[in-house]
Amino acid sequence: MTTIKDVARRAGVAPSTVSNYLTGNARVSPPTAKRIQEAIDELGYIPNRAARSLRVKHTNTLGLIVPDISNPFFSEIVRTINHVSQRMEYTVMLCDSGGDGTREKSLLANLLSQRVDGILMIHTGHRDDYVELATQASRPIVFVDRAVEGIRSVVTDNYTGGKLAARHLLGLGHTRFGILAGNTHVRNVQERLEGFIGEVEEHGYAIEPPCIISGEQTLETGREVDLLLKLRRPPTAIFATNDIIALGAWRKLLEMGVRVPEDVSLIGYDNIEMTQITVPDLTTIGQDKAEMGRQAVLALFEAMETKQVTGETTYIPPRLIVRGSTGPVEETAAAQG
Amino acid sequence: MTTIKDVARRAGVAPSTVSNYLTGNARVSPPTAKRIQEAIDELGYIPNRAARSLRVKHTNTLGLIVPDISNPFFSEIVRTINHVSQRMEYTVMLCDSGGDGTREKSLLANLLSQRVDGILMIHTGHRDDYVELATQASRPIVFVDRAVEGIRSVVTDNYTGGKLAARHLLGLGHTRFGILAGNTHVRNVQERLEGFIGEVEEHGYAIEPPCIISGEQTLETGREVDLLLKLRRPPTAIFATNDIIALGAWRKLLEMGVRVPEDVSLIGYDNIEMTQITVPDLTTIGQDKAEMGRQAVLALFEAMETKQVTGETTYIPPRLIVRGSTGPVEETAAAQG
DNA sequence: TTGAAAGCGCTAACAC
DNA sequence: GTGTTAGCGCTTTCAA
Repeated sequence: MTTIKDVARRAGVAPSTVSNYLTGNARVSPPTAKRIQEAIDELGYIPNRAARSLRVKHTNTLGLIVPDISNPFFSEIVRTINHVSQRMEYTVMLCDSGGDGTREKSLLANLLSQRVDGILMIHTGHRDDYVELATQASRPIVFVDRAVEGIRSVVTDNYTGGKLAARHLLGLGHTRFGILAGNTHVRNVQERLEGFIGEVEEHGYAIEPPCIISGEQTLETGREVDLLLKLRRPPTAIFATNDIIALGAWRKLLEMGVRVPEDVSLIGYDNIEMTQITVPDLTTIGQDKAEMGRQAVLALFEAMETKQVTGETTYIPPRLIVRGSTGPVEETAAAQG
Repeated sequence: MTTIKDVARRAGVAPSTVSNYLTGNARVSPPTAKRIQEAIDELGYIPNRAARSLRVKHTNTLGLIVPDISNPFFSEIVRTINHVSQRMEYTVMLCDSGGDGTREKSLLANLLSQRVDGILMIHTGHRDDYVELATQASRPIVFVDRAVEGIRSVVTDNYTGGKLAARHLLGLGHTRFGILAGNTHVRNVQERLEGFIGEVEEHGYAIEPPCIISGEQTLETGREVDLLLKLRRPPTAIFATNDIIALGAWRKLLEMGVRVPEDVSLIGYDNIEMTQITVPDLTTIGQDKAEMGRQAVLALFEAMETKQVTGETTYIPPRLIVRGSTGPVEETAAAQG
């Protein structure tokens, strides 16, 4: 490996002059600048960042831990974070925890050991476990998509998202609802549910227990939609707490010959790309992932400056995206009730 | 930040003893070991990897550049690479080039500047541009999914994949084929096409130009399937060079009321998860991404040891996955011809 | 404008 | 088994 000394020798100057040239911290005369640049090109010199950061005490690197990069929801956030970090001359070290708490801890330790300047994290596990982690860490951490109370977080407003879905369905005249829920111990899912059910109840309707089916956040859970339809008074509208589940339900409905939205309306959550391949395409609640990512890195930079680990949670508002899978209650369906 | 000196002072030993304890390079007596560990815990000491790698001349870090982590095809490869690297005690720095050649170069420079020990790369752009890049680089690079001639690469065998698709369709009695192709200047797509068309021709049938539609690797391209069906002698089987395109075609067919596979058979490529949500589910050519990822890091480790940049290309065999979207030519369809 | 020298946190010889 | 010392590649005073 060629070093700054090699370059200096070749250009006939001192290492510190090369350093000055590279960092722009002090002016170097045009002729020497030229000689230095030539030496760099000839030698193919690439500065050693490890050595540099050992001196300057920062790495211009951010850590980012996500549960699963192959999840399109997360990968869109990742893309934005990458993008805005890069514009600020920061590199991001992206790590996939695989939803495994132990691995997550070890990744965090690794990041800290690399001396990243700050950390962005979509955590896995219980939110309360993270306040100690965040306060102990030698670098600021801001949480994304899943809030940690008392620590700077930026998430979307799931409660409002749930309300939005309910309001849309209620506006279409629906009064009997079914719910297909992902892991209900996940905070975000809980909040969507609370928002949805709360809004429905405010309008004087209720959602009885057998109308709520919960499972994993998979296509499989969606397929259990038939259970809902077999009820004595089947729902005319179904809320799935995420699009994957909605897609599973949609497929099952297609197999069963149940028409969407004529026989039953279906609404998802997240607005992943695949919601647009179904026929009809899926009405859903969209989360502004790009905005969430952007705000998250802004918050992190602020935390890095102020050295403040604690902080508020920022809520990014969700929005209703009406497509073809929801419609007014049909006379027939209404007659059944 | 607490350093190894702080720990040493607290434990009443020399820094080198702490180092010995940490690395296990030399034995330390149980009592001192205990005192050192206590000091570490009390101080919350985390070793500085930058400083360490400055000494030891390696970082135990691998670089990985992919065009788009949100693409489920790539993200599965990434997951495997992460996984096997981790077991070998290596950290991977994952970078998303966004399919942008300029950004790709800058990421590579960055990785080199970080002094990663080796680089894995799914490149964007023309393969020939990469041989210089790989030979100039101070660290070994192995290419994944997209081969670079003369440089160590591990890819799946797209030519055979195309053949497999054709053979399956031919075996079902099809003789008139349509093709929906992604960017045909991408090597992998070209090879799939060559394999498919070659096999068809070997059986004495031809695929005329109007039967081949090419565009981007998007749902949109798939939707142009109606052009194929409007031909004077429409195909009874359609090969899409990837699953996204196939999904687009499937949706369009559904809208048009064309039955799959009764009226037309449809086969995709890649075996992404979404091929299983359609009705019927999609017959496709599966690539063993996990195996590709595994072999790639193995190849990289070998290259890191031998310091050999040049090398062969390893081909991972694809396999046919028969599901519901392909079937025998119907009498009706056959009668039309 | 340029150079000499010290030191970031760590490890590896080597001496004790 | 443990301590001393030098030095990895870089930046940053401070002098010249």
